[in-house]
Amino acid sequence: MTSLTPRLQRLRDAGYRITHARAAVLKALEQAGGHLTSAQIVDAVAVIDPAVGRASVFRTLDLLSRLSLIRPTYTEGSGAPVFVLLPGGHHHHIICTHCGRVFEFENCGLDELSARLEANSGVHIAGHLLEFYGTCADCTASSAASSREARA
Amino acid sequence: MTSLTPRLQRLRDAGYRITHARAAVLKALEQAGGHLTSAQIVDAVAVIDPAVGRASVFRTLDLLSRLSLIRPTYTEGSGAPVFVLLPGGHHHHIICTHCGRVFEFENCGLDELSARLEANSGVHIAGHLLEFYGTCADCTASSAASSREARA
DNA sequence: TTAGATGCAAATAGTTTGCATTTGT
DNA sequence: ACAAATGCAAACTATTTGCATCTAA
Repeated sequence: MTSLTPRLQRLRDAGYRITHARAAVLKALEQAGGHLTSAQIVDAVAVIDPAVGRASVFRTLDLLSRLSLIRPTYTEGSGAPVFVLLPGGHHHHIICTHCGRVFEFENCGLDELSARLEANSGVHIAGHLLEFYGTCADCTASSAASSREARA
Repeated sequence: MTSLTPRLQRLRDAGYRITHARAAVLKALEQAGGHLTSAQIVDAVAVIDPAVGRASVFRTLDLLSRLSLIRPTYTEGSGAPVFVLLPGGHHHHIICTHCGRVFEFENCGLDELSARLEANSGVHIAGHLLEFYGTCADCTASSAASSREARA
């Protein structure tokens, strides 16, 4: 009974219990390869385990976000956020502003810049946020034909 | 009367009219150095121009996002998105998480990284967002005495 | 056993929409 | 002049909360 998925393992390692609600949310996301809105997740969870309530789905999404297991991002049309599964580790993102897909990379090489800025500005720097945004290959391909002018 | 700010200029260039509502939202964001929630923007706009309605603020935020003048991002707690002004020219921010002061700097030196990532990920990178967070000199000084323990 | 989590449903944000009126160009 | 935008307020979502109950460890 030790065959916990890596993500569930991380949940436990962080000191949280492994519950039906949490397992269901994670399963829903993993089945879909991440990239679902909260509404889609609620639906998927309802299928996986009808006993799980909406509130718990949101509580879980919040928890998973705090643990950096998933990440909410905005795509086009500032409606609802899309939750993306993160592979894990510490890293930065490249976000496709069309489909919301998230790519990751390590090695931002900002330590040096950080040190320099700290010296120049007098600000004691505690962290940073770095995100690149653009259009991924798939979206570039699929929108090339019709996006002559994308009249919203 | 051609002294339009760069961002307003981009609005017009994209074929949109320059209205009070739009100017106010942009002004609110620029005054604050970006990095405001929709609620904060609504408040700030109410001060700048009380005649502007909430709906227009949201419509404008949506428009500015589509034009990549701003970008909604999630930082902590999946509550509401924070709208960040995207570097129009090419400057970035250092934000003091205590007093909220915003420092700017040029030369992020990310062009090279950007090119490398573009090649590796296949994402056509349109821009990036870089922000450092920390405590500015003033706050470090004033909080040194009392911040023995900062119970989050 | 027992604190951590949950489900429910009600309470709250947060955002969008319809439409008559105003406004930028 | 005239289509584009707006303001208003109501309609809608989406998300959060309180609390008794349940359950993972």
